[in-house]
Amino acid sequence: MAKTDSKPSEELILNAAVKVFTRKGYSGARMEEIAKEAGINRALLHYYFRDKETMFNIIFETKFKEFFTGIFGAFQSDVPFLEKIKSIVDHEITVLTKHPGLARFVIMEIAQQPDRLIQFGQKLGLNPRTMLKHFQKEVQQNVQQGEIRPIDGRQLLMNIISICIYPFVAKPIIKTMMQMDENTFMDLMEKRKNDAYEFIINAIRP
Amino acid sequence: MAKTDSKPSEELILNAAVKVFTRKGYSGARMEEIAKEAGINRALLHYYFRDKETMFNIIFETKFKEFFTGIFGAFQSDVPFLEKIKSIVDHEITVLTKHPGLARFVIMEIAQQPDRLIQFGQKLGLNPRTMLKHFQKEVQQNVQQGEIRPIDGRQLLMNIISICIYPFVAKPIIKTMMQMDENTFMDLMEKRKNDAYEFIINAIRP
DNA sequence: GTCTATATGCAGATAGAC
DNA sequence: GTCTATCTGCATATAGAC
Repeated sequence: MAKTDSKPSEELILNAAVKVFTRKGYSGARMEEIAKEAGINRALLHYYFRDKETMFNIIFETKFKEFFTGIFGAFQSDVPFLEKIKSIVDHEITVLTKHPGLARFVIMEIAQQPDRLIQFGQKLGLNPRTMLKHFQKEVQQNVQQGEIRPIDGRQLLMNIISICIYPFVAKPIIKTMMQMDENTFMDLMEKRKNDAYEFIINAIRP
Repeated sequence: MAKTDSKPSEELILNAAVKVFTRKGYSGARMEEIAKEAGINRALLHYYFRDKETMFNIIFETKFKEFFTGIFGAFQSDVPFLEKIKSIVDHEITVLTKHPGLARFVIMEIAQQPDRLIQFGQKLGLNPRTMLKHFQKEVQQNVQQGEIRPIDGRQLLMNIISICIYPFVAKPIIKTMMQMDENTFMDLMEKRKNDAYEFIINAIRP
């Protein structure tokens, strides 16, 4: 459903397209459904955006950015290590709670076409190499200073990311299995900001 | 690519279909591609399996089973708590290392149509309610006995599952970002069987 | 800008020869 | 069983009226 009256705009159409693309993915999305969701005609989609692929790319770039820039920022911020972890966890869960389907969408479309990661990553100036190196060095330092237990930086990185992101990727499964409604799930994620952080801290503190 | 000679069989075709469906998902998969992958003709697919949906359902059920039954088994086995965690982690990572794309496929197709979880879950006699209750009780007991720190069972469950599964779901992203080839990734997952286990244990041990 | 009508192409499915 | 040829329908895209 959409609106009943008046002027569609690029903005309105894009919002509709976001909903459909993030729910169905590129191949599952239908122009007809986007049009209906926006309350307009199929032809109008082509008037505003040349074709499906163009539309998709615009949306994907936005979502890609939403998904990655925050993490990169949090990782590169210049605060004490444990504090940094706190802010990464907090930021990730906050973002994903607000944007249901974001993580799943980005991950799936990259899996379909991995070169998009390079392509859009460069376009946004993201540099995973630097980020990873930096993180690993930081881990090493903190290990040497006895702040945290010895651990492989890559594994720690994967653990943090996994704990934050997976529940949203598998949200339909988790909700069903744990018999939660939307609000219960949201509450659980809200609590998770602390629970996940403490879990990680306990895991790495000597 | 496929084979150059001789008798296709249901088996051969199904293997081809698995590859294509798990890579592309239902909506992205093309009968033509499956046929090519199997080295046969499109019409023959329809001879063996009525239509695309029939084919998909057969494959999905298999993959669903592969994905879930192992976990459920591991969770319900009757061994000490920490040992159980060890076997869950070990089992999950082993399975997913062997079946690239399994987790992503199952999660994505359930996200597309969440009722498949109920539908196929019942068909296989899985009972998430019981499993979850059992796990939570176990957590509670271990907390009371001072074996592990106080923790919300649902969060712990999500943490364990996340840590095991997410790296495979996001494999294309992780491989690219960490600049790993297939073998390096496999090695890292092999090591992860222990690393992940220790991480979890450290997180929950008092 | 927004619509209706239409063109084009492709994917799923069937008919029928061998 | 396995193929070629063909039908059908749907999804994307365009033309053109208003």
